[in-house]
Parts: sequence; C-alpha cells; structure tokens
Amino acid sequence: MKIRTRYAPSPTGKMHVGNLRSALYEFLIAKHDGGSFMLRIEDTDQERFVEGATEIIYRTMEKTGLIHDEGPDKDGGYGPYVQSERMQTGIYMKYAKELIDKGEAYYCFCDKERLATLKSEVVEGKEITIYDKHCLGLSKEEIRANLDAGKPFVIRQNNPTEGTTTFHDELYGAITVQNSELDDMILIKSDGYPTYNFANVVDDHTMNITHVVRGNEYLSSSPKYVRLYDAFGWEVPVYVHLPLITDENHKKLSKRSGHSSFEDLLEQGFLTEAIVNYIALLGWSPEDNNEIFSLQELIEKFDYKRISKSPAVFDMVKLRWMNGEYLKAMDDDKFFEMAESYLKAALTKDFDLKKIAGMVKTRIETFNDIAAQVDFFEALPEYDVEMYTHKKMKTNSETSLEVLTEVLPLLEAQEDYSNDALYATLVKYVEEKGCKNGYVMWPIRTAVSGKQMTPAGATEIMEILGKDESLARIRKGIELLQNA
RNA sequence: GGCUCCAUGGUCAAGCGGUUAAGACAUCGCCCUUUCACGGCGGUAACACGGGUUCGAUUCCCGUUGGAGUCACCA
Repeated sequence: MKIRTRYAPSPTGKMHVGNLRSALYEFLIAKHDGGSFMLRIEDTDQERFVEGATEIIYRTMEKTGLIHDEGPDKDGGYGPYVQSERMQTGIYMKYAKELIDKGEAYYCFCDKERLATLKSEVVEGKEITIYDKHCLGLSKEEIRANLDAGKPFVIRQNNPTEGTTTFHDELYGAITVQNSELDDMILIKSDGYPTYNFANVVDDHTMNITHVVRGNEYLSSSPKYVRLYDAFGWEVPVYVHLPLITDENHKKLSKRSGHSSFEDLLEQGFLTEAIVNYIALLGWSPEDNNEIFSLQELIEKFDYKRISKSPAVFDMVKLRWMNGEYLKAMDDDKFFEMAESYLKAALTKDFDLKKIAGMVKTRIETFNDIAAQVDFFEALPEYDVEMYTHKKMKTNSETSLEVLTEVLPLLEAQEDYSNDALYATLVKYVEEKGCKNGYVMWPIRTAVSGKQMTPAGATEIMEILGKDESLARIRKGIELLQNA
C-alpha cells in the first residue's frame, strides 16, 4: 500500500515555519513513495478560528508547490475534509459513544468550579491538574438523569491507572510510559466539538492515513493516542515525530522571533524556493553533500529515515546565504522582473534599472538589501573627505585632489559616456601617469558615489549617472577636497 | 516539579566499533579586482563529563550534567 500522509493545520493565522516544514516533510514522504498527500482543516476550536486563515493555508501550499491530492477543494472520497463539517455528520460522537460502551470513555459532568478544587500545583506559572475520575463512578441512572436534565457534559478517555503503554516512533523508537501518567483527556468538549486529540485519531484512521508526521511537541501525548487506537481495535499508523525548530536561544520558535512565519520571511525579501530548500535541511540531510535542491530533487532524495532527532536552530544567516545562491543562479530577466519593484522604490530618476539590477545581483542576499546598495544613484550622500584616503590604493586628500582636477577636463571633453569608453580614457591616463588603476579609480568612484563601497566601479557608475551628473559630482568632490 | 525526548565546532550537520572526525554557513587570512561583492585557495574551531562492555569507543550500556518539549473543554 502506498503511503498516505496528511497536513492538518488549524486556521488560526499565519503559516508557522514549523508547520510549513511539517507540511513539506509530509508531502515529501508521500511523494517519494508515489503516495498521496492530503489536506485536512482542523477547525474544532471555534474561539481560535481566524477569518482568512484558511485562505493563507491554500495560498502558501500553492506557492510552495506542496500540492495536495485531496482536500476540501479536491474530493478524494474521504471527505469531508474540514473537521467542523465532519462533526455535522456525527462521526465523532458516534465513535465516542462506542468507546463509552466499551468502558474506554465516560461522561463527565464536572463543572469548572469542581475542576478548580482538584489538587493542583503551580509550576513555572502553569497550573497542573490531574482529573480524579470523579464521574467514572456515576451510575447509569445518574448519567441518564444528568443527560435528561440537559446538564452540560464532556466525554473523557478512561485510561488505566496501572501498567504501561508503549508506542513506536520511526525516529525515536519505542517510548514507554506508566499508565498512571496518562490523564483522562477530554475527547468531546461541552460544545459538542471533538478535541484535537480525538478528532485527529478518528480522522487519521477513517481517512486511511498510513504515516502520521507531526512535530515533536506531540511526542509525550502520543501514548494516549495509541491507547485510543487500541481501544477501537484499529491499526496504529506509522509515527514520525519531527525534531523541533528553535530560535537562536534554543527555544521553540515563536511569533516573537520575528521570522516564525512564512509570511514574515517573504516580507523580509526571501524567495519561496530558498525558504523551502532551507527548511528541508532543518532536521534532515541527504546522503551526499548537496545543499541546493529543487522541490522535485527533494522528492527524489528524501528518505525520512535520515531525519535527525535533535532540535535545530533556525539560522537566518544561513537562510540569507542560501537565498543569495538562488538569486545568483536566477537568469537575468527573471531577476530583473522580481527586483524591479524594489529598484523602483529606491530610484525615482530615469536610470537604466536593468543595468543596475545586473550590478546588484551578485551582491545581495535578499531583495530588501537592494535599497541600501543603490541609494547613492538617486542622490549623492553627504560624505567625509576622509573617504578619499585609502591605504591600499595609496590615496589621500592631496593625491585625490590632483587626480580629480587632472581628470576633470578629460571627462568634460568625453562625449561617449559608456562604461567601456570611460574606462579606456581613464586607463590611458593611468598609463601616462604611471600609477596603479586604483590610484585614480578610487577618488573618482568616491566622488561619484560618496560611498565606501558600491555595487559597481567608477566608470560603470558614471555610465548610469550620465555625463552631467557625473561631472557635477566630481566637481563637488574637488570643492570638498579644496576646502579640506 | 512529574513525565518524555535530545546531546559532534558559534549554527546546520556526516559518521552508525578501528577515520588525519566529512561538508556547508559564519569567522579569519591570501589571491583575483575599477571599491565592495562574486569566484579561487588556505586557516581557526567539535565528539559535555564519569563509569562500564570491548583488543579497541564519538559510535553500545548505565549514571551525572546540560538543554528542550509536555503536563488545557489549544492544536
């Protein structure tokens, strides 16, 4: 049987990178096997539901290329694919009652007040309560009476208090816990909705999911899910728990970090392909030493047995590097197309943006780096005469003033302001003077840009600026040097 | 705090009883160069600790320490 995986997000907001990676791995595991990948919306918490969040999910999956074979918009015969719709069919209540009949679950009528009286301790600000099975002792008559009276209830799992439960994870191996550690978790909430814990198990089974792939945070509650499968007599799926993605402080990536969601990353100028590629490598590595992979290559190479067990720090610096690699590999037209809006935001004058795009291509890591690199074209920044002094070029204020004044008439006489022509003129001057290229290029570049570093050389900059502006800037440089 | 998991350079990581312990990012130096970047070359940098098992442990077992996750009518 082919692998069937599912991505089961709750529509509560942005696409967290941890979730995106889960989706990616779920997709890759299925596709590597030629299996199918399903999308299921887990919206059982009406309070956390965020308008538009479902659209974010669809949009992100399409953009990243994680195309599902089945989902709310693509019926594959296992629908509905939205849990609130599934609830309408009565499926969860039906199975919960089956568990009650088997003695594996029970009605609980305890209200908030009674729950609050339960022995609880506060650890690190969190309140810890363990349900005392109070309602397990209710007689059939009492239950009937409560139900008839319309008293609100939940349905709880009835876990044994003795013995142990073991489940197997493909990565972590056998994990055994004492049953006494298992809380009688709620299966059906008082509003009739199932909890994640229950809906997940029922849906994964009824939708024929073979491999449950999810974050490590579910590892410790997995024994309870296994008990549910056992109680039903269902086959337990293959579990693959993914190592956590953490921030630089080694804590679970949270919204506070500023780059916890796919949307954040896009806003910061990253390419979708680079994000996907980078995320694939957080927790997984291929057999060879390659690091740049298209989604198609990932499908071919992805072997989930090679997923690592320890958490991985999300390293923005390396993501930036990888994004830069994608940018450099991009063909010029595509690059220009994508960079154009950033260029236009920084440059309002009539420049040859295509040429500038070419200059900037190997020098940026994200599109957001563009503005700071090209701003000097728009307007000559204020700069200090100190900038004319460069140890390696053997230049200083005096030599620069000399070079600039000598070169000015040549540039005034020059009609052809193309890079090649300008370069030829200046190199000729260099030869006559018998000095190094940098000795004359440095002061010109400085005058024309006002910056310590630029994405192009002196003559390339002049070509972009044109004759008038170039000369104006050089004259200004001379003036600056004279007054120094 | 209970429970569970994890432990190779600053970061991602290869390794799966015998290796000079890969590679990548970052960092440093050199070369290239019309500044910077790109590119090329090279350097610094790691098996948390203590016991076992073994002829031999980074690798297997136990403990310690450290880190993380989790303990909701959230997923």
